[in-house]
Amino acid sequence: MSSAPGGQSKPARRPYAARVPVDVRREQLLDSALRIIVADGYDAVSIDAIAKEAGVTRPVVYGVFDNLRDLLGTLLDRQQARALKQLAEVLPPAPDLSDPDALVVDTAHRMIDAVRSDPMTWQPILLAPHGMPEQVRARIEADRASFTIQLTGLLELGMAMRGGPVLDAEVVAHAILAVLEHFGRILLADPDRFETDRLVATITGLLRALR
Amino acid sequence: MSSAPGGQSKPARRPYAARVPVDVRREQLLDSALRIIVADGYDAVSIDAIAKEAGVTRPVVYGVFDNLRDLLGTLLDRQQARALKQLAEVLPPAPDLSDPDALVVDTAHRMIDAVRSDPMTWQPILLAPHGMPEQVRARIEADRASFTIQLTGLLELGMAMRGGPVLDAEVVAHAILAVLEHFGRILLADPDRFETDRLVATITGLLRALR
DNA sequence: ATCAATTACTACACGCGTGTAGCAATTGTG
DNA sequence: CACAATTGCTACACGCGTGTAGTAATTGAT
Repeated sequence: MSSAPGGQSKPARRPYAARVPVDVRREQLLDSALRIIVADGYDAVSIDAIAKEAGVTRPVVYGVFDNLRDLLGTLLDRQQARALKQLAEVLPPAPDLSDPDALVVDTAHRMIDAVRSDPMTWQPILLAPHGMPEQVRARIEADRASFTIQLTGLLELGMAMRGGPVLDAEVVAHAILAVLEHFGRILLADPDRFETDRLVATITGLLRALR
Repeated sequence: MSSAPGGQSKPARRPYAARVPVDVRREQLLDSALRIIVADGYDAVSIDAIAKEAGVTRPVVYGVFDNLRDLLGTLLDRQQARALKQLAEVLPPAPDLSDPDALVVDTAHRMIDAVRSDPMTWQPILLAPHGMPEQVRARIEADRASFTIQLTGLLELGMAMRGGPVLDAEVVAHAILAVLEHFGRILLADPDRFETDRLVATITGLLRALR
C-alpha cells in the first residue's frame, strides 16, 4: 500500500495535481486570482493564495507568470477587455437621438442588468477604488477618465438637442459617473436593496422634471 | 570619545529619542499613523512603519498600544469624532426652511471648504472605501448609512415644502451622497481641478431647473 | 513498453512585519 | 548626589510571502 509505505511515516508526498498545458493553466490561475479578489479583496491576492486556490504549488504559478505583478497585469488585461465589451454592448452604437430621455432610461436599464448578471467582472472594478495595487488603480482611473470625456460630449450634445436647462457638462458628467458607480456598488454588495424598476423610475422622474 | 569607544567598532547604540510621557506619545503615534495613511494608504500602516515615522523603536509603540488593531481603533475614534464635528458645523442646526435652495447652496459651499481645509481628516474617509482593514470599513460604512437616513428625511421634508418634482427620496439621497463623496475625492486628489464656485454654480443651476 | 518532454513537487534561502524579554539611559525627587 | 520610576533600545523567536534549484511524476509518441 502506498499509503503506508513502511513502518516510518514518510512526509507523504502530495498527490499530483492534474497535469495541464500552460495555456489552460494560465486561465485557471487568472480565474483563481479573480475569485480571491472577489471574495476577499485585493489585499488577499498573493502567489501563495492563488496557488492554493488553484490546488497547486507555487512553482507552478511561477512557471506561468514571472511574479504577482505580471499575473495581475494579465488579469487586468482580460477583465478590462470584458468590462469594455459589456459597456460597448450597453451603449448603443447608433443612438436614437430623437428621444434622448428614452435612450437614457434604456441605457440605465441595460447597465443595471449588466452589473447584476456579471458581478465577477464588475466587483473588482467598482468595489475597489483604493487600497489596491497602484498598477490596478491607474488602469481603472484611466478608463474612468476616458469614459468621463465621452460622457461630457454626449451631455453637451444631449442638452442642446433636448432643450431644458444648460448646465456645466463636465461637472454633470462627473456627477453622473459617481452615481452610476455608487449604485453599481450597491447592486453588487446588496442586489436586493433596490429594485431595478425603482432606480429606473427615479431617473425617469428626474428627466421629466428637467425641462 | 564615545563615538570611537576603543579599537573595535561596537554596533553604535542608537541615540535615545526624546523621552515623552505616555499620553503625549500616544497622540504622536496616532499622528504618525495618520500621516502614513494619508501619504501611502492603509496598506502601508504597520507597527514598524509607525515607529519609524515617529523616530522611535517598535517596543515603544507596544508600550502604548496592544497591537495595530488597537492603535487603528483608537485613531478611528479620534478621526471619526473630528469628522463628525466638522459635519455638524457644516450642517446648520436650525436650518432656514423658508429658502431651501439657498440652504443647499450654502451647505455645499461649507462642505467644500471643510474638505479643502482639512484634507488630513477627510482623505482617509473619502479615499479609502476598500482595501482597508475591515475594522475601518465597517465604521465608515455605518456613519455613511446613518447620514443617508438623515438626508432621506431632509429630502422628503424639503421636496414637500419646496414644491417641484416628487422623487424617491431614498434613491435620491444615495445619489447625492455618491456625488458628494466623488467630488470630495476630486478635491482631495486634485484641489485645482474644479473651482469651488463652478461646483456651486452647477448646483444652483440644477436647483433652478427643478421646478 | 520505453523514453524524452512536459509538468508538478520538495526544500531551501530571504525579507519583512509581529511581539516579547531583558538591559540601558534618563529624569525628577529627596 | 543618589536612586527609583519611567521610558527607550537591543536582540531574539516566529510566521508568512517570495523566488529558485533540484528532483520526481506523468504523458504522449515511438
